[in-house]
Amino acid sequence: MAVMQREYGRRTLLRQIRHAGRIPRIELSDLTGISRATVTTITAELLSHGLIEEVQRDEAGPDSRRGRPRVDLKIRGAAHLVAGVKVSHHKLSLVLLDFEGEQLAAEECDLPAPVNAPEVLAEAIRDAVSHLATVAGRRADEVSGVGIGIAGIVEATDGFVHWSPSLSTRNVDFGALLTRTLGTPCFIDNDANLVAVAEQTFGLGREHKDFLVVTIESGVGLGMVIGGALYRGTRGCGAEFGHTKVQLNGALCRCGQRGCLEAYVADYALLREATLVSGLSAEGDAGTRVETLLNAARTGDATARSILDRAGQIFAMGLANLVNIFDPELIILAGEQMQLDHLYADAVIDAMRKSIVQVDKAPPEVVVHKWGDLMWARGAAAYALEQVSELALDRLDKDAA
Amino acid sequence: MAVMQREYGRRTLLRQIRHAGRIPRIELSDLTGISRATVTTITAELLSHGLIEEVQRDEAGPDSRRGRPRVDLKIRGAAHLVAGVKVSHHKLSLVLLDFEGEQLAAEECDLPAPVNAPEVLAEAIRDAVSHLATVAGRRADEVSGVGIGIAGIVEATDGFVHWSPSLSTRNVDFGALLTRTLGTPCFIDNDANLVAVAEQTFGLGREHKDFLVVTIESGVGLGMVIGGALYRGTRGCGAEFGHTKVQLNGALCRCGQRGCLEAYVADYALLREATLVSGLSAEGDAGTRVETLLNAARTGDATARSILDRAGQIFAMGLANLVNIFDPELIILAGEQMQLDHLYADAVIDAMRKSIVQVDKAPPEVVVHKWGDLMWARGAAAYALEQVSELALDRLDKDAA
DNA sequence: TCATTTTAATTTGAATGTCAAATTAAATAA
DNA sequence: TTATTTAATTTGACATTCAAATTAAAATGA
Repeated sequence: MAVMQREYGRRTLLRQIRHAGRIPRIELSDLTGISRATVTTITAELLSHGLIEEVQRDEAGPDSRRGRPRVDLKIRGAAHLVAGVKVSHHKLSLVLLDFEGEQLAAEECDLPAPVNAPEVLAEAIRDAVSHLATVAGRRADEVSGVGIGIAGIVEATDGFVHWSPSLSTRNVDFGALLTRTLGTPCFIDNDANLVAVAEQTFGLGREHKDFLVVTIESGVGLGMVIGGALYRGTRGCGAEFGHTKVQLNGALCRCGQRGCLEAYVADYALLREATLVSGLSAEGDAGTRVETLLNAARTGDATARSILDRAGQIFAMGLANLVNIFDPELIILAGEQMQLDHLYADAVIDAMRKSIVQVDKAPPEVVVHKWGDLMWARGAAAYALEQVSELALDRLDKDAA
Repeated sequence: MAVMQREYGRRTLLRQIRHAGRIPRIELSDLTGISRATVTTITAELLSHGLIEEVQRDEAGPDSRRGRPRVDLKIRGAAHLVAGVKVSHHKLSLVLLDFEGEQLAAEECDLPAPVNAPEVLAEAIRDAVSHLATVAGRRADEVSGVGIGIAGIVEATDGFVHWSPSLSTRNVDFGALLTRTLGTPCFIDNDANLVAVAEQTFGLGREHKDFLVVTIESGVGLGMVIGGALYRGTRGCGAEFGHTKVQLNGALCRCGQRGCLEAYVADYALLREATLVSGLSAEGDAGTRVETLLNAARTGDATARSILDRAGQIFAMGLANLVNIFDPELIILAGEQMQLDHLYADAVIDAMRKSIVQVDKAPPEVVVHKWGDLMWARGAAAYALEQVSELALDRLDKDAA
């Protein structure tokens, strides 16, 4: 138990240093309540193990004071290398980060098929990570951990994939398979969860303990950070925001049920209506067809406008329900597709504001954060970073004992 | 920091003892990972301060083994007295518990009006608590803390009431007012939250870390326990489940918005439809009119059945949304009114099961827990118990330092 | 230029705490 | 009665934290 205390101190300080970026010991002491003496002891230990490093303060200017200058500590980038992989329909998106979170390389590569056997996908990921390392002038075996984000129902704690649209088989112990195939620890989670981790680590959620991330791709996802920790639910299928019901006996959804939010706001839902009502061609790929619909709306086509407007209203209603249930500080709308601008419209956010329970306090902040597949990959990498840190600290704990 | 460790141990052990009811030291050591030596030290301290006591094991029978017998520890009921108060429309419901959670007395008393000035309500609560103590053969000043559950928007951490249907004034520092008026620490929270605390302390949630409690009175409430702790949201108005939207531009709700769940399942919503469509009298009190409606449905009145069926379907949809977002282990439906049986019907639960995302694992358990206002009061008392324990431990921490 | 002042970081030594191992306590079994 | 078994306590070693003292490294001022 005495040793537990030290373990706690190590974790607290390393997390604080990571969060701050650069921070002197004295501030660490103030922020964590750990005494200066102990901060000195623990940081010395972290330094000697190469997890952190000292950097000279570049306080060239007004904030230079007298007295012994503070010496900043930061995560030592060279300590570890991690990769993040986002599995999409047709491709893999990858990033390589150093231990500090600095991006060393980024790549995309095609998959043989949208749905693959677990072994095939694992090998594709292995090769892609290997290539990624080479591009950055590193060897694949230098990578300390790989985070993988995949759509579907994932038990993150043990890396078990109950189901994924990217895999041909259900109930795969995919985390273990990946770890075996790549020869380095692999950590897998639902992709929406990883966007939440990315926002918490690198993005807009850094200063918040409770926030929600709503992701919009072809489906609608949700990641929840509650009390500073990602909440994953108990069956690994929490946060199925896209399949919350917004209409009794409503529109048919991909999932087979009726009235799902997704069945009103996803691209296929828009196209279904457009094809039915207006003369929009049923041919061509989804992306260009949605583009056509959006252009029609912009140029004043009433039918197109009506279709998009309803999608926006339904989306606002879904968001309002999240606020009514969670009362979060912040909601981040994350997605890349410009074609989803109608969901980010001010009118939508306003509609949401009008549908939440009114109190004297300000409603939660809603921000739009546009990013592409590479940012999803960064989320996966952030998760790997977290896990690799934990492994490194475990090793340190053992060394000390 | 060294002392922090002991503080942690004290809290962990006291909580464990409370949770277990009766438990020998050796099991405490196994369960908490704290060594036997330390368990001995800390429990000796708790014993000497009168917070716990030893009881002889009544293992009259097969489980008697050789060796020195285990000695059970339990919370010492006589250590403290707490009261719990639930504020309803026309009355107060109160319970008096000892520190062990044993009920010593219970009462109900009328309020001067459904809506009262804060001072008036505070004095009514003071008098009621005082009377309650007298009934139990105790003095009011023996009560170490009082928990109060009230409908509305409450900032539990500082006892601030933004708004409550039971108070004539908005933005009242009601917790402080109560503490001043009663002369003993008072703790106030939203009533639905306190039902969740009651379930966690005394009820069906005792073995679960993540569960939801849906309360049905005239409105619909929600309490969330996430990671073993009550989640309250950031503006003190989390969990407004009754005002989640289930229909775009739907029925008008008491809150002024449209499409709220409450506007379909609350008693006033049922009556609105019944009065409109069938010949149900608009006269009389809500309770008896709902009773009439229910009887009509039971005797085969198609209109009445249709009204209740839709309420059930909408309610199922709301529940399914909770499951889709939270993926909890357990959902407890708590309410007393028999008139709400149609919401508890198997058909409703089945409809919910069909509307959640299907995975290989079993859907969350849904249980119905019927209880009356006194159980709400027990929730308030459980909250007081938690807070009084904390105060007692704080004192112990200081004594030791 | 060099002593003084100021602030940061480290070292020191006392106090606190945890825990494994040894011991004591209290029962049953032989 | 004695041996055995199991629970609880005591003991002594070791780990850890922290306040206070000390050292380090800068700016300021004479």
